[in-house]
Amino acid sequence: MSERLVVIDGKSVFYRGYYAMPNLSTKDGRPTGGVYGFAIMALEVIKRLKPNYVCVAWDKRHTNIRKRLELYPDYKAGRKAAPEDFYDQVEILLELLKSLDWPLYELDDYEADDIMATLAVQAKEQNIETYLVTSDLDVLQLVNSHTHIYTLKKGLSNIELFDVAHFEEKYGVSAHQWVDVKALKGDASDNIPGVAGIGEKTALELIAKYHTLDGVYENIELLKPAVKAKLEKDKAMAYLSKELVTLYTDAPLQLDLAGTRLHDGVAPEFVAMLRKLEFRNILRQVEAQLPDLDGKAAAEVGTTLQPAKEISLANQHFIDHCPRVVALSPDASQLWVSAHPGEYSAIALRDAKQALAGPLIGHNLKDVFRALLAAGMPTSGEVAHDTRVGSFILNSLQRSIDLSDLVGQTIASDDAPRTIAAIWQAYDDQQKEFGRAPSLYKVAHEIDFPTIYLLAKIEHRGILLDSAYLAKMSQDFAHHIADLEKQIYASAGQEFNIGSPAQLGMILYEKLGLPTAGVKKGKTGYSTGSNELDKLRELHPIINLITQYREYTKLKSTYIDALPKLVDAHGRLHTTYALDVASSGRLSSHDPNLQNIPTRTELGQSIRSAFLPAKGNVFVSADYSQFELRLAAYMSGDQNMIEQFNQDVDIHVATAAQIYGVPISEVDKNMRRQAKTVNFAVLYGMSPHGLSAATGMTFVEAKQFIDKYFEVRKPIRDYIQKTLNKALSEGYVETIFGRRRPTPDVKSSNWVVREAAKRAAMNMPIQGTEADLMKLAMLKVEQAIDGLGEQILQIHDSILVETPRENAEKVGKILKETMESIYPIGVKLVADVKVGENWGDL
DNA sequence: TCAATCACG
DNA sequence: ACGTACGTGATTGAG
Repeated sequence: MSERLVVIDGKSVFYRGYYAMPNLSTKDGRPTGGVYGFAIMALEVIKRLKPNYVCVAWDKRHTNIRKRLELYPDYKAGRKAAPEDFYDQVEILLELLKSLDWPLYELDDYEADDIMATLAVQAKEQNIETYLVTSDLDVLQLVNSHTHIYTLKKGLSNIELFDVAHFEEKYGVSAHQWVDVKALKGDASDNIPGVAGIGEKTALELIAKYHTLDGVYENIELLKPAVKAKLEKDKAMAYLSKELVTLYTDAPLQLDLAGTRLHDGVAPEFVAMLRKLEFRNILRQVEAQLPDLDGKAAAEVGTTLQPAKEISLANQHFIDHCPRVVALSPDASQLWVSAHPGEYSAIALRDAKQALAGPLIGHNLKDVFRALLAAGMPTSGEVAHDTRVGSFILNSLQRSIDLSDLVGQTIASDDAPRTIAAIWQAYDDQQKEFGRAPSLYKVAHEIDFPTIYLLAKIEHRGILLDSAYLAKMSQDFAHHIADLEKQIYASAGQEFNIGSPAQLGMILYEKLGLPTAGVKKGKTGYSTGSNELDKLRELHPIINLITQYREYTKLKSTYIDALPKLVDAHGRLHTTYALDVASSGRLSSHDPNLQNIPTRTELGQSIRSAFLPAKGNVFVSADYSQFELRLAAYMSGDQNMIEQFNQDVDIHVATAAQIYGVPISEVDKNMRRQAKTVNFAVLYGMSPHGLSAATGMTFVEAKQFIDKYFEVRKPIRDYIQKTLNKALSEGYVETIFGRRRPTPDVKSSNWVVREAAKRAAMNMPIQGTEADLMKLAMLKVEQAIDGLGEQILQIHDSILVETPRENAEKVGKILKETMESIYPIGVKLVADVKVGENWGDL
């Protein structure tokens, strides 16, 4: 097994932290955000990769880009100078590195990229694996069998690992072709021009097809005239750009293995530095890991994954009803199945029949099931364990976890031996964790795991879309939009890009002189969001036109024009549901998102009419009424509210009557509206400020209104307080089934972060319980309708079923009964059922 | 790639 | 004094 070298792009990682933690400083006011970011990252990388060698590549100020400047005087032009407190912090960082005894490589005339490139080449010659840590994507050109890249995206925890397979999977070209791609697309941050008008997408297509920059120009006659013209115009720039982005691998330096070897244990100097910098969090972690980093460190380095061996299917001992691991090859043509850790077989999808009879273990089994369904293969759909969903249930703040994250080392998705081994190991780890958290075990096995196959079926079924209807609608919208455009230009006295908030802001607040008092200000200027426009509505006729323009263009681009492009050969749309995204436990839907199809306006509603049942079928929908408020009543034990629900009183009217102290008959529309807003505000962690923003009340009025509300609904207030106390003392909040959301940020020293975390904590048990009950309802509905109809969509509190017309009534009844009795909580649950010829009917 | 905007519950 | 509603995903303009 080869040894591992980690090279950190010091300044790049530092910058990431600097901007992620802008306000961090020591007691005496020395800024430390960048150092903190670096320290967090560095420790994370050590923990994950357990390298044998670590060093830092450093960009020397001013002197390092001479070579490229000779080629192109504008290289890196337009970069802002580093902020004032930057260099002070760099001093501190260098001190920290010294305390770790991590060597720094820096050179005149060479950028950190070049240094990393050179070190990686030298390491490879000695059969050492290199991991480059940076936020600069230029180094992706270096990816090879021995060189991997950790890139840091936004924030500090968003890491993407590139190896050969992942790079090719993501970009569709080889890593060494990256320079050709960049030659075409350029790089704004380094002021590398590339070819004007060619972006990443076109650049990747061209290079995938013609392999190199030369290849593209040799075949230039074959290209579309527009592309060809752009390429011809900037040919010189393209070749120059290629030269600029190509890294030097021959920098005059020598990788010093002895000097970079990572020491065992934690240096006292390092601990002292952490103390001095007041990094208490890191200090705690380091101290907690002391035994780990200490004596056991050497042993841990050896405990990397043992890849499974491929054996023939016939030789595997499959035991009936015994879980076994299964994974899907990246191209979805093959399954890798394994009955025991250490061995696996690769089989074609169509041969999966016998091998997959029982409950399965896997990472993202929903994709496995979808592949089986697409191939027409039978499956029980039983999930013994899904390591992706499992990991999310164990910590719902981590989203979309890949296998590499779970086992702490790189797993390429085309690497069957390691994929299998990683799933076994992650399974093993999670079994232990679930053993310590029985309520989470129950959530996994009784709610989320059974839901996986159901979602695979729903995704597989899809929903029929009337593309012709939308095409017609698109034309109508185009005319109407053109019309609105003309009116807006006339009203403004000039043409401009209405879709650009910056330009629109100029027109409204400068040219037309509309008042900016009370209008929200963003980073880029005064807001032109619909809330702000509402305040200006009476002042100028242009506002209404803009609002209309916004509605039409939004609907057209997001739905009317986008959806028909996504249908399959049968005209059906297939969304993908994620079980591991929303930290409350809700599902999310994407590609396309079918959980945000318009309904609130008449125009929007008409889009829903494009969703059809197949011939001879109808849609049956069932929506929980006031689901979250009913749950709030139950969870807080508010008897008064529970009774109101159980007596079928309009809850907003009842709330208004109590707040205003009038009989129900005297509640007018406006009172009801205010009460409704406050009822919802409760679920979101209401504040006077938020309520006043939403209702137009003044801050003081809003505060008084809230006070009255809590007088009427004392149990709700107590429940919120109880939930917050739990978040603070236990470090998590949970649903009635024990699904958890960790709440680390309720202790944040940053007011904004802390308050946001509190609101999220208050909201999660209710939103999460709603999600739990919906999943249970869907599972039960699937059993109960037993082939009479098919579930097609889930939208948080509603289910859409497609069924033959003659079954509609029966299915409606089943839906209503199942949903209303899904889990008796003492508050009446009500599901409203409707039948329609299309989704818009409902 | 990010911020702004807006679609849904 | 601080200055936000909870949870998502898609599109657009602009740097």
